[in-house]
Amino acid sequence: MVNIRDVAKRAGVSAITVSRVINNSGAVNSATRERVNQAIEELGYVPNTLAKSFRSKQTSLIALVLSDITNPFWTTIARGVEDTAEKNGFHVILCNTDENPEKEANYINVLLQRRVDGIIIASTINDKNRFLMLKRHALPCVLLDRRVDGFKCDTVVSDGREGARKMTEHLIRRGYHRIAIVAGPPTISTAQERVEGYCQALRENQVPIDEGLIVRGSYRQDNGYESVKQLLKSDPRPQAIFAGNNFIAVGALHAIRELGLRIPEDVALAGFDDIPQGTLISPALTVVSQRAYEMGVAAAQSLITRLSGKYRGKAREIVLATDIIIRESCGQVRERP
Amino acid sequence: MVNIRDVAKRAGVSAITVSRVINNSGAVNSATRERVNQAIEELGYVPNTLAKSFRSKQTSLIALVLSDITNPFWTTIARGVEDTAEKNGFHVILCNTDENPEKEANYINVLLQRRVDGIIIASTINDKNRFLMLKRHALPCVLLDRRVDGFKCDTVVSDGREGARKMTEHLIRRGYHRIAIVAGPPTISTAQERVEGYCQALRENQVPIDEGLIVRGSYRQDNGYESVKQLLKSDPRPQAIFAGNNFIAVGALHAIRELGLRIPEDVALAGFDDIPQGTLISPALTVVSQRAYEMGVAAAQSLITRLSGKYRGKAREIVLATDIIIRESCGQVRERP
DNA sequence: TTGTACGCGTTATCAT
DNA sequence: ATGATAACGCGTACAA
Repeated sequence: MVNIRDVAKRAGVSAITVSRVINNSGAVNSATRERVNQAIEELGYVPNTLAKSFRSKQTSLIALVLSDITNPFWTTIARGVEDTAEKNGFHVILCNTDENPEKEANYINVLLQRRVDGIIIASTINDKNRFLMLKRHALPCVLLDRRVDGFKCDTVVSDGREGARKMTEHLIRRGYHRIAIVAGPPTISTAQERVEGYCQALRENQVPIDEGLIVRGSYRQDNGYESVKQLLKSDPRPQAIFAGNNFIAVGALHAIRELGLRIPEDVALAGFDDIPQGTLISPALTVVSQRAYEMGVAAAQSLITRLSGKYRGKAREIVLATDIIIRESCGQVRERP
Repeated sequence: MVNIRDVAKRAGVSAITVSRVINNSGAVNSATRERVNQAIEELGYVPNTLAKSFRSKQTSLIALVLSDITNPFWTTIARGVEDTAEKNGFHVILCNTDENPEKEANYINVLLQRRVDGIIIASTINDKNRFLMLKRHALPCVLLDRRVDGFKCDTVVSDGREGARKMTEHLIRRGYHRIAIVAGPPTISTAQERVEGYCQALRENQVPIDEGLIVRGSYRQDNGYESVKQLLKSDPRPQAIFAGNNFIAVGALHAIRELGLRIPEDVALAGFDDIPQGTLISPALTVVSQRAYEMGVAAAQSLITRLSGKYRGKAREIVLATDIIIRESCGQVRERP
């Protein structure tokens, strides 16, 4: 493949002159520039980013490590990351971990070898040891959506605790008191925070906390389905169910339908994470909505700012607000006759 | 950063020996190997993929160029691509073009510079000239979902023509005769094929083709909304609407609702591309479903096979079947009184 | 304004 | 089984 020297030869200049033309660095006589550009054209020369990266130790590559791009929440985040990266001349490598710690560890390893400029990661397990190598090699990193205890690192999260608190309070105001929460994995910070917000709201409103109404499991649909089926068998059954994420909500929806119960008349349903076209599903879900696109943008911007050297201070945390979206799936508890 | 020679020095061997240990290439005395591994450990050496790529001219990087990862259809495809890539030791660079030819051209250019091993692309415009540089540099390429006239290249598509034909025939059998189709951009092969399948079904069933019932535009939701609003104002209005993709279908749904019409009693609605949780939306949409995940897998596999040198023959085309999923949004036309 | 010399980390080739 | 040397394409430091 034709390289910078071939172009130089053809244009009758040296390689460095060609380099200067390509990168607009240094001053080049306009006639010389003309000849160089012509040579580039004629030879179909394409600069080799690889060689450039090798030399400069900058790949302009950032990795986005998340559980599953198929989840609309992550998709939206990914779009925010990609848009921001593209605007700043970076490319994004996409990595799905499926909440599998081994897969994640392997990705981190390989990304390190690849010398990506930085990593944006929603880690599947709350374990700072996982990031030792990143730290050791001073690879810039942004924690996205999930905190990791004891790992000092720029972080972008939603205020899940407050979101859960507001939603729970909303349910209480509507008259629901036996509210079950189907939370995610106890190891993941988002799940913990949502349970905390839920408990806080109960306490603040003098509603007793019933441990039996707090279920922890995976963020997958099957967990939502199974847990809700189980919950709804109890007597008295919960008046409302608060799903820890969008997949759990969908599982819950199926479980409730299968039991022949009506929403919200028989049992109310609230969720975390909005679903695209949420207004089209029936019943439309009341949810705590995260600003996913903004999270992606913030994470990418945070990372890129670090990379640019514009900010060298200590780890920063960005907390985005959540929004309560009230739709049909939560009603109003009728007064007891 | 510590390099292969530092490791070599520490282990008291030469660089090439370290290389052989890392890559399991060539024979290395087990004691020597032991010492090398220990040195790697002690120094925290991380092999430099960049240098390797530079030397070997293989980046193990493939690019996925599509319009918008936010569309569940593309998301699913992306997951198929990433899974397959990961299994084979490749990484995926994600590129959103937003159906913007300039953005696409720019991506192709930069990816070429980056020396990705191959490109999987759903091109936004049917123009083979766009691919001249790829051809010139013999960069392996797979066309995904959309054909490009005159560009010989491995291709993975759905049989959209047959899908549209089957769906249209289904509607006719249900008694719908004034069927409007809101197709995508006339320049994109999928939109063309879907219109062809639609026309074929009408012809085969002796239903006259009315050009006024064929609307072409973008694949965006706003086009679905506007076009359907327009269509439903005509007299007599269409009995059924066939949306060219999922976004158009959602736009159509909103338009129909806004006009206060019932689905399917007043107007039936069918779509192309299923929506995740399609059964939850109300009314559940009857759709032509594409095997998106399989498309992604097939495209990645196709590309990787090329890259491995296992197949050097001429361009191949993989056509995946589509599935008709019948749900509530299409009914049965009542006999005229 | 333009050029020379060198080094980045790895591996292929050839040699021992 | 192990090593010496060169080469990949580019940009920086320095020189002219």
